[in-house]
Amino acid sequence: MLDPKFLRNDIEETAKKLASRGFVLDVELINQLEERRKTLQVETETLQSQRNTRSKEIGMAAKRGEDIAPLRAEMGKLGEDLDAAKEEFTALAEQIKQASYAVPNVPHESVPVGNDEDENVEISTWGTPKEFNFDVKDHVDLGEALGGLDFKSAVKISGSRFIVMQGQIAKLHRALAQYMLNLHTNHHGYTEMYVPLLVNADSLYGTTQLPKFGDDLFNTKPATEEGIGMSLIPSAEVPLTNMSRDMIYDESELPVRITAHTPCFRSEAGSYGRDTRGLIRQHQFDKVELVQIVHPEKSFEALEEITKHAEQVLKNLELPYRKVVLCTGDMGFSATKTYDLEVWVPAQKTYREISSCSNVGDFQARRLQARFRAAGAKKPELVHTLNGSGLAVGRTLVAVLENYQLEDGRIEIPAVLQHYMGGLTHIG
RNA sequence: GGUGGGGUGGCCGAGUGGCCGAAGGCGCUCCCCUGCUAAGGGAGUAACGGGUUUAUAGCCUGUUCGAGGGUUCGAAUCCCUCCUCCACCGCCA
Repeated sequence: MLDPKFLRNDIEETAKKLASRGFVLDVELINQLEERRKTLQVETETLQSQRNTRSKEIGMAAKRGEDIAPLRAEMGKLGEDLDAAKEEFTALAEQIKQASYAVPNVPHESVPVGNDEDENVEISTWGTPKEFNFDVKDHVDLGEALGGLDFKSAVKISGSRFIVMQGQIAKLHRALAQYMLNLHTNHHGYTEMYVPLLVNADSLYGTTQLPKFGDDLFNTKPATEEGIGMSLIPSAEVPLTNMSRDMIYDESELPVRITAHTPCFRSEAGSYGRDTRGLIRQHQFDKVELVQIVHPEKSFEALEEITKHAEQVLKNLELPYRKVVLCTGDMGFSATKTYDLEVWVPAQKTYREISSCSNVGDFQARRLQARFRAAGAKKPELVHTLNGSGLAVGRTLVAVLENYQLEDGRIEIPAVLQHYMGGLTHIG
């Protein structure tokens, strides 16, 4: 969530920034609620203060052995007034809280203004899409022909948007995840984590999946009711970032760099008909996630870095890709700035998202109460959090199958993966 | 699943209805003393929110002793529910 002060002291400016990402802030309403909140809170706290004072007096009178009964009687009215004020205040505070939960993060000034994905700006491209002198097949045809992708079984077992992989392709999928994890832990300074795949509602609030995006989650029970039910993670971002919940780091502990390879589960509500063919959009997919917890002054530096770490995977796999910066209108709810990496998908003759790297600023940290104490400082400050996919494993498999296909339907194995495949150079 | 015992400030640990936001210790900060990286003495040291303010300074004030609810003029202290940790037993991948 945003700093409440933005909504109190600088609401016009904040509204302007939010408008750039297509969010209409109801300035009128918020000002009105805030006005009421202020008077009501002062009123309530004054009554509270009176009650505290009077109660202490009663306590002292009792100690002196005086008769308390009349003093007590006086408290009746005060108590009623206080209860009434409290009740109204609590309701109002809840209303303001809910309203503020709905407000997305403010885009960084370097983010291009635009309405939707068509206005994202390409930063760079790497590699050249290979010229095939035969008709390319897509990964579905390739995978099925090789007996490695089994959509039929997946439908039987679970439904659409699931996959069964088999044999060398299952192994290649595993090799990709292993390779990524090794790269990030051995060369990029991340610590490997094994984390829960089911998380509680507090965690989902912490990373802002709740309360707005509950529909995207698979829940074991309603996750919005506190304390009951858990949800399957939509990304390892949730468990990894929630590691820092209620933490006060020593400045010297920053940055925290952690990574995990996990399955991710998404309901894909609202994407009916999109990418129905193949592995691009699944209810369950694997991802290697990168998370950094950093000093607030270093988060944009860290965004460049985390993106480079993700890019390195594509470079080492020799997969052509491009890097775009998302425009204000296409950014996720919690991001201040996001780079997407898009890998070349030959059968679609286009670049498709394979990684998304975001600087979330203090937006999650505020809900998480994730802080650090600067050396010598008395007050802790909010950290900044970042997350990036490094990479989505299922989509990487798609890219490898399609980019490395041969005319006879076999798949060449990228050089860096061959020893993960027992020295195998081809599948098929 | 059963029985028993816990969850208090950065950490350890007192506190069973009224100056307790919380003794004491450790750690940390500052000062003093001390002729040799030891020891001693003194002072300070929670977070979050609101109001006021140029102010993240001060002042006023509220909340917080695992979470939520209740009893009471008043709750860290009593009652209820939940979460969680530890020990032993049972079961088990």
